[in-house]
Amino acid sequence: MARSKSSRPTDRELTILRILWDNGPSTVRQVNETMNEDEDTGYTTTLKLMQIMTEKGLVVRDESGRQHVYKPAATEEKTQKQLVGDLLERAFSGSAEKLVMRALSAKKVSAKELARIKKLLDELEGE
Amino acid sequence: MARSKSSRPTDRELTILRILWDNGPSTVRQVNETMNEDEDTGYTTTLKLMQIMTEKGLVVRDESGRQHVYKPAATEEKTQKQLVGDLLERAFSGSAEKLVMRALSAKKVSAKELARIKKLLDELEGE
DNA sequence: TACTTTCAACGAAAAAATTCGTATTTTTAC
DNA sequence: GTAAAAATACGAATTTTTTCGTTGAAAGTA
Repeated sequence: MARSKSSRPTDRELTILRILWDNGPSTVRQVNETMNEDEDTGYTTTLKLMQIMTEKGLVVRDESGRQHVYKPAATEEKTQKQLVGDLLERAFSGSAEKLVMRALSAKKVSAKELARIKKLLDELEGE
Repeated sequence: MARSKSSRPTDRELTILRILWDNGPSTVRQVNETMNEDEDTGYTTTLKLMQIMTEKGLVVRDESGRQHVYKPAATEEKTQKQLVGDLLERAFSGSAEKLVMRALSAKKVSAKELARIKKLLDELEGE
C-alpha cells in the first residue's frame, strides 16, 4: 500500500535525494557507497529507505534490469523550494527577509555570488 | 538524566520555541493555549514536550513560583542561524546563493523588504 | 474545613524514522 | 553444473518523537 506522501522528506531521505541529484540515477549500491563516505550505513538499510521512498513517491525506480535504478520523483528545485518554504513558515514566521539575512550570516558568500543575488533582486523588483 | 542536546529542535519543539520568542517567557498553559489556536494539543502533551526541552537545554525554566515559567535557552537569531545553516548543507550543498533564490521564489517579498535585503548585500560587499 | 481546580511529575502507549538480519532469487565465476 | 557473489523483499528490532492518562500536591473557594 502506498504511504502518506507529500510531507517533507526526512533527514535520511534528504541525504539520499541529495546523492541522486548530484550523481544522477543510481542503484542502491551506488547510493550506499556514497553514503558510506560520510558515515557507515548497512546496505539493507539504504535499500529499505529507498523502498519506502518509492512507496511515498519521493523517488521512482526503473525495475527493468536486475539492479533497480532510482531517480528523484521531483526536481531539486521543487524540493528545495518546499523545504525552504517550510522552514520559512516554521522558524521565521514567513519573513523571507529574515531568512535571507540569517542565511547570509550563516555562511560566507563570495562577491560573485553576492552580485548574482543582487541581480536576482533587481529582477524581482522589476515585476 | 540530561538528554543529548544541541541537535536541531524537532518540529514540535520549534513550534514551542516560536511561541516563546513571539510571546516572551510563558507558562505551559499559555503555550498550550497558543498552540491550540492552530491545532488541538492536550495540556500534558505540551507539558511533557517542555519538560523534555528543559532536559535537552532548549529552554530554561523559572521554578520559583507554582507555575513554572519557560523561556528559550538560545536567542531566536542563533537558532535560526543554526536551522538555516543546517538546511543549507543538507539540501543546498552549501550554496547560499541557491537557498536565497529558492526562498525568494517560495514567497512573495514586498518592495520594501527587497530594498532592505539589497542594503544588507551592499554591507556584506563592503567587507 | 471540605470540595474543586490547577499544576507538575511520571510512565507508558502510539507513531514515525532508522537500522539491520534473514530468506530468496539471479547472476557470475570457476 | 556448482559454488560464491550480488541483488531484492520482508519482517522485525531499535530509536526518536509525539501524545496522553493517572497521580499527587498545592491553591483557591464555598
